[in-house]
Amino acid sequence: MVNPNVSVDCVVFGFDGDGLNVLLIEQKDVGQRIRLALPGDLVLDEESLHEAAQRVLWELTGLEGVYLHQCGAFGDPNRVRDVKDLAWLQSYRENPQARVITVAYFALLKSEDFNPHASSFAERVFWHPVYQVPELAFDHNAIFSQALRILRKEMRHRQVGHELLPEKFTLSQLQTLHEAIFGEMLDKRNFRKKIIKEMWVLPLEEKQKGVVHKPARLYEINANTPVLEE
Amino acid sequence: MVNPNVSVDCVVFGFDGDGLNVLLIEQKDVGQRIRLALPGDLVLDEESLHEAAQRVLWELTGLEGVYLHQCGAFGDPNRVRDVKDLAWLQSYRENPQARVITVAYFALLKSEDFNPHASSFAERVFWHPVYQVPELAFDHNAIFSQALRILRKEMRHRQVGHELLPEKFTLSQLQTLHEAIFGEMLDKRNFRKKIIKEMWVLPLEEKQKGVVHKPARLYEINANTPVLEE
DNA sequence: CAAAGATAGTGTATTTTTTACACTATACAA
DNA sequence: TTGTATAGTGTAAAAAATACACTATCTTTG
Repeated sequence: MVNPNVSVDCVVFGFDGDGLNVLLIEQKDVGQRIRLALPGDLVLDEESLHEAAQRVLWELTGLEGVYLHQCGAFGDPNRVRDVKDLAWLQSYRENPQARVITVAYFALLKSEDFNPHASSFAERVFWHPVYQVPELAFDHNAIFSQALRILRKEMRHRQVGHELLPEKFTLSQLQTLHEAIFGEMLDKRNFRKKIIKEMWVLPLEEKQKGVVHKPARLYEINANTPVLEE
Repeated sequence: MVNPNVSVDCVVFGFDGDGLNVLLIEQKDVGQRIRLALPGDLVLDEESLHEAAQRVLWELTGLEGVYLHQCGAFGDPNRVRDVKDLAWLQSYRENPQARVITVAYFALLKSEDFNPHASSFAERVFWHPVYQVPELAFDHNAIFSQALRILRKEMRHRQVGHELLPEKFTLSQLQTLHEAIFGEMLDKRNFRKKIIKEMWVLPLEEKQKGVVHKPARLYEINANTPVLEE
């Protein structure tokens, strides 16, 4: 039923309107040590890797159809043999010795869609800023870094990332999102020029409400953006 | 010793000075049907995925230290259940029913380094032009397409691909290589301008010999090219 | 040894893209 | 009415990409 050799791990990015966060889970380790990890699970016999990742996210958040992007397979035999991980493996895995190859995915979530709560998965689930991610189980730090690198790469070429925003958003929110992902400030005028020219968004006849300053126009994602090669 | 659930498959690109080729293997199927496939193998317990791919290439070509780049994990449960593949699986795999997830790599070879010959691997090993690749076993056509897409992507950003050329080469050879990989013609002057500006190559004090026209200057790869982000 | 054949090698003008930069407009609150 | 906070806008300069055609040099052949 469960394949003992193959797992998926998910790097779930969330955006709270300000900074970019990643979803971490806390597992109670034997001896009360705190163990942080990315959500992941062994793959079932009759599901594809993509489906396995969807399932992990569903079990974790209750959300379906989350945007997912594969970002690498990690298969060093030693990735599940670090001393820091032995106790946990022995407590929770049927076959603690098994060689496990993991396929990593990153997922994008609107923060508004998910307020972390404990699940079947873990003692605790919480958002953590992508800067200064703490030490994680197994090779999850390497997986996280690669996911962020690939997210940035995708972002440069496609209008990916709107999955992190509400349906209607202002250009300033979009800019803040880009700044959070790239970790650098962008010029307002140049940013808008580019977004408009590439037709990533469409203006709505609607404005922001309940703000204490000039309300900004709202936009929505243009589902028909021409897909750039590469 | 062998992990029954995880394999690696290699898309080996070779360049013969003219067109881009991929290495295919021909397996004698039961009933004399011809089966074409990418070289690949199940992963051993004590080797990493990368090492497994290196081993496959070594068994196939005798070459060590070949440039390899991971280009995706393929794990649909049905990828090893197509009727066209059943007979072969039953003849050659200890456990023909096993769910096999494969991790794909692409490799780059100088044609001069490898003249295909049969190996332990297959009845026959041969170069095939990357255009109009025939029907392959399992999901190998999808793996091939993805590998080519990712090779092109890499090529646009890094000075990858010189692994396909001899150590000393002319700018025209380099241009022909780029044209073969992208499948489109490039402007000679603009191509040279760009290559020189980005310092991908260094000029040598040496010229081509034995050609029936003005001999071209030879160049070598600049190992110290600044690595672009992304 | 002259001419033909073949590819090497080179520069400039035009267009497009990217970058840098600062002020006015509008809504709400006090 | 004024203050405060963010929205929204244009232009000039620099850099990068594109289009384009002729001369140079080597070998072979007549």
